[in-house]
Amino acid sequence: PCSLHVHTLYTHRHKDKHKDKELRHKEQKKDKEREKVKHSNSEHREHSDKKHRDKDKVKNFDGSGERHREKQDKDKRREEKVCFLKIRFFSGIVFFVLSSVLNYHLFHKHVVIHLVSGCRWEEERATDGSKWRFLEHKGPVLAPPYEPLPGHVRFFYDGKPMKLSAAAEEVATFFAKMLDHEYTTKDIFRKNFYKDWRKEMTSEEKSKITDLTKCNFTEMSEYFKAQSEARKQMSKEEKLKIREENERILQEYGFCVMDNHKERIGNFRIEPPGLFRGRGDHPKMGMLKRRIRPEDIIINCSKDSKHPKPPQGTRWKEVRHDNKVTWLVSWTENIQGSIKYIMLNPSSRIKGEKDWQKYETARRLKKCVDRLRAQYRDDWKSKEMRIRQRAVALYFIDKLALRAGNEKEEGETADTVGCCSLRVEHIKLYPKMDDQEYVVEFDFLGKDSIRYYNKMPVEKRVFKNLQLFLENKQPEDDLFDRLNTSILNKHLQELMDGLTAKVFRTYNASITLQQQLKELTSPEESIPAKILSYNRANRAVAILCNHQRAPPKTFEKSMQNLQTKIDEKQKQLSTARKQLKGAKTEHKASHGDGSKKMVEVKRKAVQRLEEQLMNLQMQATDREENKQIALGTSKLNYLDPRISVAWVKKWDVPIEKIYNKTQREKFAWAIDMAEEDYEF
DNA sequence: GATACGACTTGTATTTAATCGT
DNA sequence: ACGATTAAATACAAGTCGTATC
Repeated sequence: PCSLHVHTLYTHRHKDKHKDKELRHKEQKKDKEREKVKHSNSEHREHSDKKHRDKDKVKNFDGSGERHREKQDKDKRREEKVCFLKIRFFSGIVFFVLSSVLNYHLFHKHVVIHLVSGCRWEEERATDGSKWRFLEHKGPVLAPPYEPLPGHVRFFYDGKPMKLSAAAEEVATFFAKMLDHEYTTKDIFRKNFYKDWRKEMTSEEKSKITDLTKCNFTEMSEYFKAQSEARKQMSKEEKLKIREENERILQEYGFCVMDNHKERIGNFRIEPPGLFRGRGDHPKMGMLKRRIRPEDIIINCSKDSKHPKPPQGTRWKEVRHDNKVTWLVSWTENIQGSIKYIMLNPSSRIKGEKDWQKYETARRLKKCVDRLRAQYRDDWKSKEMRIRQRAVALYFIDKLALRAGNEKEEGETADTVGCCSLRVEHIKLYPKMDDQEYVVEFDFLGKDSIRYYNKMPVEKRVFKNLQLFLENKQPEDDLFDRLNTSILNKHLQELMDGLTAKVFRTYNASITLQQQLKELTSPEESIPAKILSYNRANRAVAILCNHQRAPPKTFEKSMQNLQTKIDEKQKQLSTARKQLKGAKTEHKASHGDGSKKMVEVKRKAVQRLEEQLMNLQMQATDREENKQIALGTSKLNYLDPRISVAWVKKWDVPIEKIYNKTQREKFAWAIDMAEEDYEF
């Protein structure tokens, strides 16, 4: 079904190509000019430093249009509009109240500048690559300290109770808490856990505990289960108290001040210690994720801000003032040695702007995608192997929305691949399959070890190339041995400013949504039917991007529940219809006012029931079609929200039906910006 | 050009809160 | 008001991509 869908989704492209033929000519001319200008520019700044390049990049995005004179006017107008909208957007965010008089004055000064000169502070921020001018926050919330188990909860070794030291006990509880999880049955998980657990034991414990299978954690596990049960059974007052405490922490630590605005922080809690749960066949699953202390934490904030205080008797690893980055707090995690960050919520200015920028890049790709496609098709014939590989890979990325596929260190992570890291064993070639020719079968594990399976008929030239790439190779050899993401992205960068492999995913997702919405929405259908159409368009994208989910455990049951509801409605409807008929015949006989009213009442009842039945059926279809497909990821990360906003405005669908509260906050910029006629 | 690192986006799983039917 | 579902929020793992370093 996947390949079918993808195929139908992509048929429109051929149509478009004809339409765009003349346009393409123009585009090519423009691009040539652009390249000339770019070339001379690059000569000019041969010795210019990185800062200069950053400057240009930002300017391009902002649409100041220095390079394209013909576009200057249009861009200027857009820029003005954008600035205006930005003011609206950001003034929509709750202004915070500054306590100190000095800050109060500063604040007003900025607002005045802001209003008088449009988004001047924006430009300031953008030109030197800095992300903010002022940043103040309270630092992270540390994980609560370990609370030793009460005396009656025992750990047994080899059938005998054994008191563990605090350190060893804590790690044991991590395992106990996961006892019901499949993880604890996996060999690697157990091995890694045991190895790290031993490191926490006293020498006495080490000599005594020699075999994990002799360890009995059940009493601990039962205790935690009882605890969580008790939490559920708590009285209202107690629950309220906890909620209030959480709210207080949120108010204190959940917000920061960035450039005159109070912004919500995304994750202000430091990850607590526990056992690492990798996805898929992860070689490090079960390892101990150690507790993060203040001494491990780097704070990032303004020099002139009130620095967050470390807990009494401790100190931060470092306090730095780097406004070239957006994070507030960072620490190094001990499993992969990678850095983790505390950053702002998606509703923040800094994230919203970046998101917007992402879709603008995708829209620029839209303008030149035909040229690009023509180019990679041409490259299939290249004399050079590396160019052919590059072209076929790009074709896959474009057509199948595959990820770039960086190389990963072997043995450090689960064995997953993307386009550039595909291996011979991941594809099969079928010169003929059923009634199709030149079919490629993909079967590999992608991000998060989610399986990608698809059969796609390709053009003869691609097929021949693939045969060539496979020659004299072992199954575990790279399919594209002359290619990696760095080479590919460098090439893409030359084709279009800011273009990388992932832009294709954004572009294809958004353009598909727009096209599907156009195709599926019919003007006369009801609101619920329109929502079904929207979800179907969204689904088309999710299928394209391979956003699968395991069918919910209670799926069948909830489907049945819905069906019984539908049956009930149907019964109600048929009785209501009978009553209407009866009322009608009665009215025919009597022609009285009372009977006439009765007919109306019954008619209304039938109408209402019909509507309710329709809605239920719509819901059922939606749910059934959504069984194995997750819409969230594409909605949040790939679909230009302005397409949805425009659609909602065009058909008078309440926006709450498409975006929940959080999503509306994240997409506030788009909701403010897009009108009914927005075109991606 | 290989490699490591840092910053940031994308993605699924789990936990918590809201909603629904009784 | 209550328990069961369902949706939203959170947690954190796993990608992408640019840059520094050798």
